[in-house]
Amino acid sequence: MPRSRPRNKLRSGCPLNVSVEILGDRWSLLIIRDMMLRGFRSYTQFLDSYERIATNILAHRLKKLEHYGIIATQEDPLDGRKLIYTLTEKGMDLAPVLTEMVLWTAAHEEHQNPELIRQIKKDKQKFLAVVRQRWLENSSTVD
Amino acid sequence: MPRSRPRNKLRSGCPLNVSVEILGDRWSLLIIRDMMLRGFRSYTQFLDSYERIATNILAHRLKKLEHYGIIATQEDPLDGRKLIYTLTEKGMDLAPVLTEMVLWTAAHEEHQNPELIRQIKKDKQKFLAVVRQRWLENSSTVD
DNA sequence: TCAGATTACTTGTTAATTGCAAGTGAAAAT
DNA sequence: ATTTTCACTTGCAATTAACAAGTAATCTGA
Repeated sequence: MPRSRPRNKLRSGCPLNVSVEILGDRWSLLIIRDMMLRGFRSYTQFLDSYERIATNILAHRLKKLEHYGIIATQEDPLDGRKLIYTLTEKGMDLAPVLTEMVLWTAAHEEHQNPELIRQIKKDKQKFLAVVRQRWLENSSTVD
Repeated sequence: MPRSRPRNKLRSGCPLNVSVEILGDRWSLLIIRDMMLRGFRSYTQFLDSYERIATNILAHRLKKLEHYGIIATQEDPLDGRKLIYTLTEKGMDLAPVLTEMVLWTAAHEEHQNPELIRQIKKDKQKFLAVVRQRWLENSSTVD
């Protein structure tokens, strides 16, 4: 569904390059991980995540991800200070990418979270289905 | 096979973070793409690739990728000036990651190379097998 | 054989991005 | 009414990327 958005100068239209230009930095995928796997939805949750992103960079990344339609922002009806960030369908569709990256690390690098890897290895499709189902349940009104 | 390499300070041991720290920049995956899908093996080929990486950055990335065991370097027996860069098994194992990134772009962004996407969509496993087979045939003595 | 080309870089220098610390304004809690 | 929380912004230093030019080793063609 490549809707025609007259985007700024990409280095190339190669589909791999396009995703690299959108996601290829040190933080974007971690924010998406926090939303997808840990259910994070607020600015402070992202700030408090283990890798300690700087606040200005978090603000920039959230804007970029929203610009690309990967996340959506809504006000918290219960607290006027809060914003709720959620993954869109497009963001959720990154689950296979994250999953393959995790599997690659598991096979070739030192890492933690063996439980996550066990779960993915046991049944990848089921893992993806469970993650998507959780997202569906928690994001009644998105996009 | 996470062999114990006493690596420098990672932000975290989360398997996604580990891969992001290794691959999360604007060039590494494009170099790997050029090797995996286009059969590039030399410095000048990478330099001449469409996205136009700067020469100092290419040099740095090649060193980094070699450091992580993703690529291997050997001298060209036919030309003393040339070095031949090849993907290791570990590098080849990134094929599913690249593939999922391509599919994500195909589904959600404007892009080019519909033939590649058609091929992947038709039979993902076969595509991966073909890519790996080509690599096996062309990298008789690697690692 | 030797001038010129090629290959894989390095070395500046400038521009852009990242990271850190502190601050801000609106809303909520006490 | 004051303090705290929340989602940021601003300023500045440090790191990284990009651009341009140069270099040493090797090869190629007259």
